[in-house]
Amino acid sequence: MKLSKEHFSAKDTFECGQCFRWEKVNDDYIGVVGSALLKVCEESTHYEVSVIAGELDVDLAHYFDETADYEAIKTTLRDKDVYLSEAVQLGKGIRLLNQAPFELLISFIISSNNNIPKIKMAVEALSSSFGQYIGSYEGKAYYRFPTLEELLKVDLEQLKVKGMGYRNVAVYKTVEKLVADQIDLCNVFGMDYDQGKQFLKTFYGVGDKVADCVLLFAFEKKNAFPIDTWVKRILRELYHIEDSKKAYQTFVNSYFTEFAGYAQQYLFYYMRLKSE
DNA sequence: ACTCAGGTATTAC
DNA sequence: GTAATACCTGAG
Repeated sequence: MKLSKEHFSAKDTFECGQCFRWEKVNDDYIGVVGSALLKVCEESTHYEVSVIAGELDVDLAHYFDETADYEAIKTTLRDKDVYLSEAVQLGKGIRLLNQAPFELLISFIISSNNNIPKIKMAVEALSSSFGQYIGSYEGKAYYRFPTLEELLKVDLEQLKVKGMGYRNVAVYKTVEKLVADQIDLCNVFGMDYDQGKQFLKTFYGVGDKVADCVLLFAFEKKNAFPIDTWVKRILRELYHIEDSKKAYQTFVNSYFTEFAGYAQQYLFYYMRLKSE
């Protein structure tokens, strides 16, 4: 599969904080998606996506958000204000990936009060400890993210892998609830944003921010706008919003209307790069 | 040894 | 209803 460079770059997409299983190896990006180990290789005119090992069981065009109109998204956001204009320019290669619901829910539960290197560490450890082996590349073994059934067999203490900390309790309870209540997470696709958020927050360890991330990155609710510590900084320092949860929410709901989730991602990436 | 990054659940107003 | 506080650990 080919990805045009016009609205995609591997660095912007894989390092903007939305995913935890892609890493740079030599000049390429290597990542586990579903049952496949993928390589994204930069060519002169485009990026080439290929399967290195395992089986491709997701629609790559969908995964890479090919149906979204990035020209329209960027034009709309650029015209909104000077910060969005700069942010879109800086993160012009970002695609919002459409990722697997269960993996995303567990990964973002782990993300709570945690930093990206440690989140990656925990997700990797869960995969290599409890997920199925896919294949190796450049001397490193890659594993699937564990299924619900695989995590169900793991006890509370075993779940406490590197980077997990006390969040093993939340992951454990979530797995337990999914099984006990016989929940099909895919039902959230059929819910609207408010229903989906309310539902996701019934899981222990899922609050407003984690719910918004899962809605945005897995359930295609592109109006979700996760407010984390970086976004708060943007809202405070650039948009001069008072430091209270209510004030942030009120502003975000009224200001970031169309393409809100995309706006959040450009701004988040922009703020993180500027703070380096 | 010490500091820092990080949302949620809980507790206290 | 909203605001303070504890939670946990790898990296530097």
